[in-house]
Amino acid sequence: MVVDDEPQIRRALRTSLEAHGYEVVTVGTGQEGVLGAAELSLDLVLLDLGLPDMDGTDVIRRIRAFSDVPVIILSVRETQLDKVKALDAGADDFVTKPFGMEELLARARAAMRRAQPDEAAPALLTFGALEVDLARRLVSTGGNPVHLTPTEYGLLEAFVTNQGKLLTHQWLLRRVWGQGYGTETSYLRTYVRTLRKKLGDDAAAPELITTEPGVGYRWIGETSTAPQ
Amino acid sequence: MVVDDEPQIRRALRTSLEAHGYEVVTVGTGQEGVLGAAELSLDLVLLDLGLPDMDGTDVIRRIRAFSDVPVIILSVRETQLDKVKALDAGADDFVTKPFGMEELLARARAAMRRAQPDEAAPALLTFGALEVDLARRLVSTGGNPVHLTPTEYGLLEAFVTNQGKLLTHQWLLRRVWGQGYGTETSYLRTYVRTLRKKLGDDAAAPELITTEPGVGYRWIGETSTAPQ
DNA sequence: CCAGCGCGTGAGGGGATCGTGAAGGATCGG
DNA sequence: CCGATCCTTCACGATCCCCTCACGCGCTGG
Repeated sequence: MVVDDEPQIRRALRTSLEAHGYEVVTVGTGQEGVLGAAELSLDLVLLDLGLPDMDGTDVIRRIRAFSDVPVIILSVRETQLDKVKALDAGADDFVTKPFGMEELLARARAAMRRAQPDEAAPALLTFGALEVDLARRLVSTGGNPVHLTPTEYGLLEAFVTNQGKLLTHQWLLRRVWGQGYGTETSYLRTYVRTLRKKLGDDAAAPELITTEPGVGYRWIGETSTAPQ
Repeated sequence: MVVDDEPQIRRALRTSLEAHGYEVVTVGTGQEGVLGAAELSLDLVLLDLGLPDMDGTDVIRRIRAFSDVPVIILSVRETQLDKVKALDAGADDFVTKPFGMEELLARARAAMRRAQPDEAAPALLTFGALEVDLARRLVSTGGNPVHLTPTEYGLLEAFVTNQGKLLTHQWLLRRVWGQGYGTETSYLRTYVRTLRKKLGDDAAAPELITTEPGVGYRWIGETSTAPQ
């Protein structure tokens, strides 16, 4: 899948890739890219960092929330900081425009060779009446949509992508709020509270999020057999 | 492992890598590099393509004959053909000198992160009906989850990761409570008691934790199903 | 036989942590 | 400029956990 907003680049990549025997899908926005990664069975994503609708590293992070598909970044930017941020967000490789087609193909082969047999983590998780669509960032209980703020959703994503694991206060704060945090347990209290309230869970008899006093929290929801 | 024939580059890489907490081995020839990859337990190889004794792509191929360790190429050459050959020989990434240290570190993190799934060992220990999942920090007997306080879990972890060994009072107190402790045997009495109670063990006829009078305690539980 | 010591058992207090409710700011769009 | 939304902060009971103390028992050596 090629994600780029410039039609002529999409066309050029499609031509070259198809000439080498690959099947190609092209999209023009980050949103479509995330959905494509969720719904299609991809072997590789070529992602332009300079998309108009959303930041490139955010696209990577959203894809990485549910998929391990290899992602190679295409970018005109050259600064080290961009590369570091993209790679740390979960990208596999970084190619600077203008690039040689042979090099891109070689890096693509290397990335796909490394990719293990498709682990096909479903982008739609179901816990009883609760549904979490990691690709669209949509949450619903019993069919009714649940509105979550960005922080609330970030916390929920951290939980459902680490089912069963004990997540310490520090780990959660760093993951949701950023590297500089780690001691603000009051944030967790408030946001876990609103999450439990919005998802219909009870702190006294939890079915989704349990409290591990003095340590952190744990997602105990069992994934129901998801309908296709 | 850094493989480069120029001593000043070896030194510079060693300094930067060690400053970021990595343990570094440096060698100066391709021959030593192949031997190092075979004999050492490496997390990453940084390989200069311009070695005097053998061609860089041959080094990669020989390493790939027996190892999947991530290999990042460092090279002054810029031609596409070199990159393509190195990547197709099995390299994971390619960085052109002069390179930024931050970018190299980010690519190194990305390469090692991808290699992670191999070592995802399910740290699940089983002792009869007792199950201890060290990764998820989850304990259960007969399928029923057992809730442990942080101190109780710390003590259990100290026991099951040192099966069969005689653990003295002082050793246990230092490990679970911290460096400043060593004489508070009453702590141990209380917590060993609650552990035995929660795990269904009997002090008079122990099957998990035995008391070594005057010295300490010992975990005698036998791992049921071999985890390998 | 008995005194002393270490260990197991049970219960309880003090303090840290958590859930709850609410309110003050920051940001954004209209 | 104003309203809405969201993030942050605070206070106050309730809960949980760590530590302490007292007591009884078994072992051991005198």
